[in-house]
Amino acid sequence: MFSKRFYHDPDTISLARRLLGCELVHETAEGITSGIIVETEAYLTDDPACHAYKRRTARVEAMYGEPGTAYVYQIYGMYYCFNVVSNVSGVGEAVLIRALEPVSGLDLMEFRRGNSRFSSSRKFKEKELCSGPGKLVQAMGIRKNQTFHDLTEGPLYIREGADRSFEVKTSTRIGIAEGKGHNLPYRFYIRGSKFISKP
DNA sequence: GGATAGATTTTCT
DNA sequence: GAAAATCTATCCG
Repeated sequence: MFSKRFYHDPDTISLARRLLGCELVHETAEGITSGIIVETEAYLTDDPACHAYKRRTARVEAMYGEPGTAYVYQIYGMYYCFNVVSNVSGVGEAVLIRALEPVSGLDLMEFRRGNSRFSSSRKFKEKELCSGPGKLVQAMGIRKNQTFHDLTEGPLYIREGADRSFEVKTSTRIGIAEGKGHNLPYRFYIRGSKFISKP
């Protein structure tokens, strides 16, 4: 798995791009799940959409921690988003992991997703397991109390992916309101991947 | 197949 | 009291 060196980068956008193609792994009592990161978004400290924009509150304290720390927060009352804290300690920046290409533990992912309070019993197709920030947190079994987890240690960590031969595409971020930096080119994804959340 | 409404709760003003 | 880095079911064509 990656050590501190990988995350220690004063440029959050650079980390957001380098995370593409890497494998996010979670080892739990239920089993191991993992997936290739195919979509990320950068949140910078001078960016109105960033939770740590001009205000250091209790919720975002993890974003000010060491790079390589996990930041998990609840959104819209019922879903969670997983972020990798970036930059250096004391600067509130992070990379949101928006989509994965499932690699291991597909059955467990489907079980976790199917057990969602709002899901019916229908089977999920492979691309529906992790194609969105809320979905991948559910499929990977990541919980809010894993905020502050150090990603250079198990059971939740990131390692080098097998395939490095892909092209990175850039776009504006998803779900950002007008006037809150919605037009900033801070979303990155693997070209041609069918596992991203949106084209 | 695309558009839309509704769910639900923590956090901060 | 409103907003929030979303997802799913349901409606309509």
